[in-house]
Amino acid sequence: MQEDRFTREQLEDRSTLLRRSFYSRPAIEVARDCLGKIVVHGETAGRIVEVEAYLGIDDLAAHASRGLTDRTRVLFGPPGHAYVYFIYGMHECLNFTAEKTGTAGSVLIRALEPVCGIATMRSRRPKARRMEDLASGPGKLTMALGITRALNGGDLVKGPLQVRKLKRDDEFAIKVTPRVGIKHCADWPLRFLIEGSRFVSGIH
DNA sequence: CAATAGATCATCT
DNA sequence: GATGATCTATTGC
Repeated sequence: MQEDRFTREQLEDRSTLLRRSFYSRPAIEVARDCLGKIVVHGETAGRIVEVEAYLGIDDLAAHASRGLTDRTRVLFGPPGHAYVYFIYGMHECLNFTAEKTGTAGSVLIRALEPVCGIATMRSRRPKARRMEDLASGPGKLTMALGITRALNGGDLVKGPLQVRKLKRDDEFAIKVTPRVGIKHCADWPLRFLIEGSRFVSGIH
């Protein structure tokens, strides 16, 4: 079985938890800065290698473009919360809310590099044969980390789902492309990924 | 390799 | 009643 790349102690250091101010900025900035950060849920954790920014009501590809509804309430709420939605009758997708309260804007987490609890991730994703396939897509990573709609609206600064930075240096180049799988605003350059990572979704 | 179909349901028209 | 911020297996070069 594969050895985990980081220990629990490295991920539980108090100084590494991202604060509210990290999220309380324009969604594009938050998206770029999410690359290289660590999503932690229970015993599993993964390094963010691919994200997309979704903007406010002017971004027709964003759920928030429909205005305030039952589903989008979290998007218009305070920053630093989890927006988890169900899609295609099959999958759940994880977002972080950004911007100030009242303004929609979020970051879709599209791919993780597994760093902790890899055995658990494998058991949750029995169809994934290679490490690279464990969390290399929005639906895959929620399954690998055990993230469901029960976490929708949860506080990332306090709750069971957390986002952390690493203490050591983590240098990488950022690649920018259009977003994947959308019809509207299909040419907006709002997808960010770590160049050269083997853990990103689809085609680099 | 690339293209496509099937799975399956919350949300909004 | 149609659609969708997807994944997987299968088919066809």
